Amino acid sequence: MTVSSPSASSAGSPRSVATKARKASVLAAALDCFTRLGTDGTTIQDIQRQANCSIGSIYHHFGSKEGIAEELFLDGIARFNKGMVRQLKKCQDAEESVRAVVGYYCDWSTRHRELARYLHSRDIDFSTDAKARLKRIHQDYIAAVFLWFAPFVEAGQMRQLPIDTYVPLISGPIQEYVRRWLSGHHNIGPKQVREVFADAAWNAVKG
Amino acid sequence: MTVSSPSASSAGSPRSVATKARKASVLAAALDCFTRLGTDGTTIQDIQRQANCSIGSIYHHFGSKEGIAEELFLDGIARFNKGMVRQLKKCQDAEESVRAVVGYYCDWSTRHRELARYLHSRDIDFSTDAKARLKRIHQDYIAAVFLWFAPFVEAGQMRQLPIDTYVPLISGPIQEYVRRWLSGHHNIGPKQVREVFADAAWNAVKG
Amino acid sequence: MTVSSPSASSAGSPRSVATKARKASVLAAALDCFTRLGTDGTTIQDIQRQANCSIGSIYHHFGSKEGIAEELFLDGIARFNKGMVRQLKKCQDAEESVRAVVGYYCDWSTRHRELARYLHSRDIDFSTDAKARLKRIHQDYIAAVFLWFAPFVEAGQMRQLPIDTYVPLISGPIQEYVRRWLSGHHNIGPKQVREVFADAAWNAVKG
Amino acid sequence: MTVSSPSASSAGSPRSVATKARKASVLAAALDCFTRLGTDGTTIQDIQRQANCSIGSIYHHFGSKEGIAEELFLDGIARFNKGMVRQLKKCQDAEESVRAVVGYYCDWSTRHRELARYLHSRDIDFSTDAKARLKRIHQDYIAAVFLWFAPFVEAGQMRQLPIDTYVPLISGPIQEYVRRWLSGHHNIGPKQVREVFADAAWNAVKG
DNA sequence: AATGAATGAGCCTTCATTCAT
DNA sequence: GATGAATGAAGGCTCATTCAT
Repeated sequence: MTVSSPSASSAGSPRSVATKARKASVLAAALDCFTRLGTDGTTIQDIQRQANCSIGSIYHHFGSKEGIAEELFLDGIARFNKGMVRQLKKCQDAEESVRAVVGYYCDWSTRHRELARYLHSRDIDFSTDAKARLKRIHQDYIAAVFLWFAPFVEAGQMRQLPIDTYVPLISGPIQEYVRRWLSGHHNIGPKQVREVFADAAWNAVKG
Repeated sequence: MTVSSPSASSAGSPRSVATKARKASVLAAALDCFTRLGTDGTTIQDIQRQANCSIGSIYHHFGSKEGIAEELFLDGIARFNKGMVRQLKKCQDAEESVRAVVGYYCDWSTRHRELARYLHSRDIDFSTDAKARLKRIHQDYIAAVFLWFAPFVEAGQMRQLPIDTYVPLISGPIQEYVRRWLSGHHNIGPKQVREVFADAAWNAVKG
Repeated sequence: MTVSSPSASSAGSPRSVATKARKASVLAAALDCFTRLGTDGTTIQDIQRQANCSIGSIYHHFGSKEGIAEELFLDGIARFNKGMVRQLKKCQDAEESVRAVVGYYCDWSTRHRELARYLHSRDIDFSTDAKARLKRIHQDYIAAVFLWFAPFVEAGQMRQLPIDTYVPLISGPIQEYVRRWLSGHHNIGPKQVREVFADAAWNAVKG
Repeated sequence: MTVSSPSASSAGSPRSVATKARKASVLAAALDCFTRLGTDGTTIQDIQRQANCSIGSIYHHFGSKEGIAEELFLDGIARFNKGMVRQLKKCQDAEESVRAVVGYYCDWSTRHRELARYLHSRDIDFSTDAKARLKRIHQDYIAAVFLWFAPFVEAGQMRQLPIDTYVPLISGPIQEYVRRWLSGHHNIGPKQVREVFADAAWNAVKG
């Protein structure tokens, strides 16, 4: 807002700006290749050609093919989670919150089709380091979400259910629908059916 | 060899019995490898070692690596579908049918964990021939299921919804739960929460 | 000698004969490449071209580049040791034995120049398995040699010296000479100077 | 900082002092890497990390990886040779000289284990320029040594032998012992066995 | 039907070196 | 003098598939 904003000074040197741009272009190329060819079907050369850079440069920044896949995944998850929590905090009550979950899922998957598809596809094969980072991200997310919903359950606005069933009940149908839509099975986009799934979600967990 | 042996006459010649056993052992080995190493991560040698046979033998029976994956997939799908339809036909009304879908999903996934997991993986590149066979299987299944449920919708026992939403609404939550359970995220088995999901499914589509 | 000789029946199937021939030709090619280009300077392709076989075939038989180097080394050492022990056992007394060591070293290095050079060059980089096999070979050899010489030391025909000094005293000079000769520094072959070194060896350890 | 500092005036400008320190730290890092990883197994990055400087800096000072290896080798040889000649010149007669060679070899190898090990490795590919410099160094050394010993041979204090056999006879055993000790095969250090090898050396060449 | 040696295209990765800042 | 991102040729190795026995 002001001239002396700290974020301005922390923007980094021109070098790091260039580095970020290079990394971003590689990640974009990788996502596109993974979508078209599959994670295993994509070669470093595919990515390198599309990112218009050298093989060496990729390895300089990411270390390995796995390193690219991990960074793409972790970044994506973190961004999705952050947005979800932000949406929840705008809500006033339980019903609005549950419907917001379904709605955000719809919106985000529609806006970031390829990334959404990629995030759906994997839960294996990560390095020890990446697994640890992922666990951290996941725990923070779960903590934030449960902190949000717990009061509604206690207040009786939502049913008391086995803890592991909430996510499948609320997100399961829309997730399955989005998955099928991303795979090209359906013609009607998520946004046009979101109310159906929002209704079902609220019905499944309301008090 | 002998004339009156029932098993001989129903299963074919002794040669084909040995062939079937060999194929079955290869398929079992393949399923285990796919589960542990991923479809792409599994090599012919992995399968061959575990099936305790030669490379040549595998190629003799399946033609290619893809051939194994396809046969495993198509067999599995066909068996799952057949069982589902059989369950439906025992039902008297809409609610019992919807609950049967959830229940069968639970039971089958619990009894055939690895196969269920394999059938969930959508990233298999099938040959043209296999795609055709799969399409056939799928169409037969969809036809049977819709034939079963259509009268209930017409009679008002079930809501009239966009056609593509029924499956996600009914199976989505339990599928998501099973997927997470298969990945080791949950400790409570599907059977112990099936009523929760059966309730939600019926609530989502009842008239 | 006779038709029914056991060695004839143990010669193995045609397949293993072919396998042995293939392995031998790869080892010969590798030795030549290692000599000309250095162990690290040699590529699999160099070996494969010279052995006139495919890359895959090499990996089928040796598993890795290191596998070739190890087999070459272990085979060579074992053959050298076996010959040395055979020579010793022909000797009558201490002096003849000491002179035989120098003589055998001369002869063998002259007959197997390249292999001798290769065996001189390495004592690192082996796999755990190869290290174990090498240790076994070495211990057997040391045991055989010391068993042979111990009585001479006890009988006073040879000096009592720190155990680790015998080998350098007896073999050191001729080894160093051979090493330099193999590197092309000298023009006079080992055989023409063996008496000088045999004299020195005996002088150094005689009682 | 001050004008009259002797080290400043003898070592040149402050800039060259820093340059020398940087070069020395790179050479030290290189030697350690070569020892641990082998010459071929060491990468520029290994050295750069250990010397705590940038890749560009190394290339600024040494031009290439080979340049580092050469400088290390030539410096080491020159220092070894200079010390050996200095020792010889302190001796009064043939026996003292021969024993001095063995003694110096022991002392130097013990004090500079890693460098001694590196100088032993004969498999370095030098540039034409380095080969020329090495030849010069070697010739100067050989000339000085033979100039020193020639009178003793003429005077009959030492045996007349083929010219190429002196070095193996005198230095061969101790070299072989040191080599084995550097490789970790022996527990008793060179200094504790030097008399044994000095005796053997003198016996082998005395008149 | 079974066997396993042979094939070679293609993959991931390394690494010495250059060069703009 | 220092820095480190960029380069791309080259290397070791994998693996689906073929085929002679």
